[in-house]
Amino acid sequence: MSATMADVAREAGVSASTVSRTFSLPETVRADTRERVLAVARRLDFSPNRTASSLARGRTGALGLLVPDIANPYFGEIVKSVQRRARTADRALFLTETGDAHDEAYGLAKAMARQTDGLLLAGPRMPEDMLRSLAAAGPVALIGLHVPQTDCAYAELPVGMRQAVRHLAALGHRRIVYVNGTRTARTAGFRRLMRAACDEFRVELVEHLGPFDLTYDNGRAAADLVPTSGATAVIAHNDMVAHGVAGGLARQGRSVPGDFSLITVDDTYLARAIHPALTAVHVPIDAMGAHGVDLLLARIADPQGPPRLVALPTALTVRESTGRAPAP
Amino acid sequence: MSATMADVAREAGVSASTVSRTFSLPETVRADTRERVLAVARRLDFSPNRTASSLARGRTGALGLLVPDIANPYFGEIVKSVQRRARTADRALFLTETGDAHDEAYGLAKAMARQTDGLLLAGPRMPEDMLRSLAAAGPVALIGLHVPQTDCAYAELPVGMRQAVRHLAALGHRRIVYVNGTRTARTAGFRRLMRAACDEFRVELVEHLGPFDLTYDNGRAAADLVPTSGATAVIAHNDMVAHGVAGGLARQGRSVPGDFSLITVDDTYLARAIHPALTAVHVPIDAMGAHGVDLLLARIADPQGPPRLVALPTALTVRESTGRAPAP
DNA sequence: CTGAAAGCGCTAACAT
DNA sequence: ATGTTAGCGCTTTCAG
Repeated sequence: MSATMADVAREAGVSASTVSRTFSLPETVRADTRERVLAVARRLDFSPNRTASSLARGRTGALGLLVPDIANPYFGEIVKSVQRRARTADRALFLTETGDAHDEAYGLAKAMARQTDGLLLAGPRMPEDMLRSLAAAGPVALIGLHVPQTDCAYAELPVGMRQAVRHLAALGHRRIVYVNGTRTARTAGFRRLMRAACDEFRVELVEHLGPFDLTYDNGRAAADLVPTSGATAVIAHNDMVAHGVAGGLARQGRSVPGDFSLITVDDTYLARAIHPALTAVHVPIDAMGAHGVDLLLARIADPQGPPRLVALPTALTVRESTGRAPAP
Repeated sequence: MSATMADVAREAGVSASTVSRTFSLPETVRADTRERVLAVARRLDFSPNRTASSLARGRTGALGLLVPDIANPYFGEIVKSVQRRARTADRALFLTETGDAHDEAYGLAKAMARQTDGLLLAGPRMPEDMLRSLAAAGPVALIGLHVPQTDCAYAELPVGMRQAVRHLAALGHRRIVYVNGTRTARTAGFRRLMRAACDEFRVELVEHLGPFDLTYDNGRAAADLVPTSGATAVIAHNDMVAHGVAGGLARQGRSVPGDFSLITVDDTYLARAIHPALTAVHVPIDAMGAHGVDLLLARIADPQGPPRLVALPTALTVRESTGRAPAP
C-alpha cells in the first residue's frame, strides 16, 4: 500500500533509523542527509504510520474528550476550545458523548482511556469516587468541575454570582427566583453561594423552582411559576434554561426587563442570540477548555506531580434583560 | 504496565493465539477454554491493546469527522448523530474542526486519514476537486452535501422549499426575501430552486440580501434591509441567520408574524427555542449523520463499489412565525 | 480446535 | 552522525 520507512531508507541509501530520526528528531541528522531523505519521502508520498509509531513508543498521541451532551451549546463551546488547543499541541482528539448514565459513562471512559494518552472529562455527571478511580487509572483532567485532589479547570462562580445579586438589588429587586439545575455537581455549592449573596444584599431568595433538567422546555415550565412567586427577577442556572424562561415569559405576555429581570449563567452565544440579549454571569468556557488540555498534558508528562486546580474568574456582563424593578 | 496476551496465555495454559482468538473470533475456540481464558483476563484486568491490534490488522477501527464549526448548532447536531452511530458500530471517532480555509481543511483531512479507516466530511467548504482527491485517496463520505460520484448523505431541499413558498403564497405574501449564505456548496442550487418555486406560485423573489456568512449578527444586519425591500416574508438560509433576522426585526419593533413572516431552513433546536417558534423547512440532520456513517462503513468494507447517494426528504413544519400577509 | 512462527511499521538503546 | 538489533502487542497463515 503506502510506502514505509524501509522503502524510503532503501531509496535514499540510508538505514531505517535515519529515516525515523529525520521525522522525529530532525536535529540529530546531518542537514544534507536529512534533505535527501525528505526528498525521497516526498517523491514516494511517504508519511510515518502513526499506529506503528504509537505501538513502538507506547503512547498514542491522542487525547480523549467526554461530554454529556454534544448538542448543548455549553459543551459545544467546550469541545471547540479543547479541539483547538489539542491541535496546537499536535494531539488528535477522540470525542465521546456519554449521556447521563453514570455507569455507561464510566465504561466509555475506561474504553477510551485504552486508546488515548489521557482523558478530559467535561462536566461529568458522575460520582466523585468514579472520577477518582478513573484518575487513578490514568491521566485525567476535569473541565468545569471542581474535585479536590484532581486536576481541574473550572469557573469560580462566587464573584460573578455576587455581582449578579448586587446588580439586581441595586435595581430595586427585593425578591428573586433562582431556577436551578439537577444532577450537576455545581448545584450544591451554587445554591449555598446564592443564599450568601442574597443575605448580603438583603434580597429574598425563592428557590423552589427546580431542580430541573437544564433544558429549554424546563425553562419554559419554570417561567409559568415565576409570576405567582412574588419575585421580580430570575436567575437561571444556564443559558438553555434562561432561554426557556425568556420564551415562557414572552408567551405569557410578560415583558423582560419591564415586568421581570432575567440573568443567566454561562454566557454562551445563546445569551446574545435572543431578544432581549441576556445579562449574564460570564463563564470563561474557552479558557476552561484550553486550561483543561494544558493540565492534562502536564499530567501526562509528569504522572506523579501534585494535582493542580485552575480557577477561572467569572464576572457579570450587563445586557438588556435586567432593569429597574416594577413599582409594587 | 497492563497485562498482555502473553501474560494471559501463560496463566491460562494456552498460547497467545488462543487468547487472541477468544477476543476477536470467539466462536472459533472451544467454549470451556474460552471461559478459562476470559476468567484469567478478568482476573488480570486485561483488555486487548488497540494499537497493537490496529498495527497487525492494518486498520485502526476509528473514523474521522471533520466539521467547519463545532459550536454551530447545525454541526453540533451532526456531530451528535455521527458519534452515536459510530458507537453503535463500535467505532471510535476522531473529531476535527476545520474552519473555513480550504487548504488547511485539506491538510487536516489528509492527516486525519492516516490515523483512521475513513473520513466523514460534514458540510465541507472545499472545492469539488479537493473533495474528489480526498475520496480517491481513501474512504470518504460526505454529509449534507451532494457531490456526484461520491458517497454522500444529504437533504433534498426542493420539496421542503416548494412547500415553504406555497405556504407563504397561500397566506397572501406576494413578495419575499431570501437571506442567503455564502461559501456553502448548497447556495447555488438552493437559489435556483427558490426561483423556480417562486415562479410557480407567482411570488416575487428579492434576493439581494446576501450572501452573508451564516451568523446571528449577519441575520440582524439583514433584518435592517427587509422593511425597505417591500417584501412581507423572509426565508433564511439557516437557523442562526433566521435567529438573527428575528432578533433584528424585534429590535426594530416589528412583529413576527404580524408585520413579517419568517421561515428558516434546517430546524435545529434553535428554531424551537425562540419566540415565536419558527416555521421551518425541516432538514433531517440526525438521519444524515447516521446515513453518512453507514455509507462510510460500506465504502470501507468495499472500496470498489459504486458511489451511493442518500437523499433524505425535507418538509415544512409550520410553527408560529408565519401568518397572513399584512394588508397593503 | 490449538500452537508455532512470522510479521505489521516504527522506535530506541547500543555500537560504530 | 548513522547503522544494527531487538522488540512494542497483536494477528494470521500454516501445521498439527
